[in-house]
Amino acid sequence: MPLGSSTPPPYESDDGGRAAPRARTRPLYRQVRHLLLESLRRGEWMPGTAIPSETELAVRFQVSQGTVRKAIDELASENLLVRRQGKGTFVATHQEPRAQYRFLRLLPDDGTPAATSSRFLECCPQRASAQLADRLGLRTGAPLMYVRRVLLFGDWPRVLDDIWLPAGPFGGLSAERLAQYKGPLYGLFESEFGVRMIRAVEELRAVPSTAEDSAALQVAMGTPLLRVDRVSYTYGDRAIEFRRGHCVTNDCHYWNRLA
Amino acid sequence: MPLGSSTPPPYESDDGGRAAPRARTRPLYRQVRHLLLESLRRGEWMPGTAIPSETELAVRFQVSQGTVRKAIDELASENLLVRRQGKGTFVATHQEPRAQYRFLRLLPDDGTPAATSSRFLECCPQRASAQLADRLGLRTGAPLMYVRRVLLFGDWPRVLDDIWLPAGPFGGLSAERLAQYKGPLYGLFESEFGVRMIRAVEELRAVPSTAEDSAALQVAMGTPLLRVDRVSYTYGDRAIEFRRGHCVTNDCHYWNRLA
DNA sequence: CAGTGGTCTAGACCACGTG
DNA sequence: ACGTGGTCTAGACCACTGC
Repeated sequence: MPLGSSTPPPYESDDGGRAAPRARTRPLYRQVRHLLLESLRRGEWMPGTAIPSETELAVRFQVSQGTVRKAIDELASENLLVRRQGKGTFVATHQEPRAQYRFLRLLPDDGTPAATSSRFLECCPQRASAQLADRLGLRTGAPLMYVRRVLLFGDWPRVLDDIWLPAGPFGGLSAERLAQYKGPLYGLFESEFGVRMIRAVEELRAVPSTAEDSAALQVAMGTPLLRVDRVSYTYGDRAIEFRRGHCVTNDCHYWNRLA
Repeated sequence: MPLGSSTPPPYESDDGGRAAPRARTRPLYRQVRHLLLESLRRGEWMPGTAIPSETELAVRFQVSQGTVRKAIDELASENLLVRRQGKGTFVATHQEPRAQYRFLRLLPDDGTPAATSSRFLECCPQRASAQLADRLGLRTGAPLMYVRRVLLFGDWPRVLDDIWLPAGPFGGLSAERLAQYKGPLYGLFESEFGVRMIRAVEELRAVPSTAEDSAALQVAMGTPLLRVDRVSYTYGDRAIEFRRGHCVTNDCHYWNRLA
């Protein structure tokens, strides 16, 4: 049954309450976008794999290809999907080198980044303080996993990260799995725990180095450090990580583009 | 004459070199986008005013309305144009409050920003050092205007900005005009000097407060400050400003969204 | 009511990747 | 040769704005 000029849109049809001033129906492509997001959230398509073609999706949702296209356009512009001409549309993944530097904004001053590596100092269960619970959208005392690591540029320690994760999805985390895994942490979250990080909000400050910072980063006490607080989210605005990084910025910097 | 299926695209036509492997023609909507950018750069439409309607532009460029639409979509997503349903498409301006906080990323910790104000300390000609020249894409020794100001949140000084501008467009700048102007600096650049800032790149570091910083910001010497280096650009990737800010981050923070 | 941008459709052809 | 996404067109109708 063809839709279009003479038939009403297939979703969120008109009736229901008679004269009730119903909420205006969202555009079709927004509804399609929502359905795609639901499928992503449910894990119907795994990171790195192709989703159905535009024509297939058009049939499934009973809309035109152009409408599916517009929905996918939005998701691609948010880096949730990746289009590849001639091949298909793929679920974005933290495994591709392409996605690496979207969330690693600290760069050496001299151009290209040296090889980065992690050294994990700690990994243990913890209870959420009121502040942590607030940031993660949990109750005070909720079970968390706590991780401490140092990030090195070449051989030099440059970031000391304290990371808190909800124990729900991340209960199985251990020092061994962390040490064993190569690649970015978000890649591990995605492939080992089925939690895909899609966006984050950061707050930056300059703070003096504490004794702990100084020991881990090999700088004098009181040295100004860049403190980066980050809350990461997965599908549906669900917080999945709070991270506090202390960064040495003598030979590197945090870069940002404003547009 | 209708274009489309049986006729070649109107721009960048096919011929020229016979079998020469000509550079592949850019998509039509990209060419339209380029033409629109040229008109913006030339000042054909001033900030805050409406550009011609999509149908008008389609006639002017001899393409379909959909193609114009796609070009405008891109420029709108880059915040160069602003669509307003029922009214038209407008050239973005730094005057609207909407654009204010795109380039002011330092916020008080307690939610909404108090009234910000500027106090100008200096405004004088200067010659470009090698480093400044490099950042601004000028020759060493090129004439610049130098401005120093303090930005206050409520009554408290929070940012000390050193700003360098090419004397070409900004030769007429003076302490009086700065003091007299109300609103964001980029608004002044746009309305008084015809230079519209459209994007910027920043590098952030933590540094100890110097004597000068401390005097202007009323903090102890050595206090960690957030140093923000910014190069701003106008149409055509032309640098129009280098700015170095030193920010107190005890009761405020630099925020950023990663996606 | 006329004009603007916003949505939706349908169909053609192109460019790319794979078999 | 085939299927994918990418471009381009044409035309319909909707939603908002302002006269």
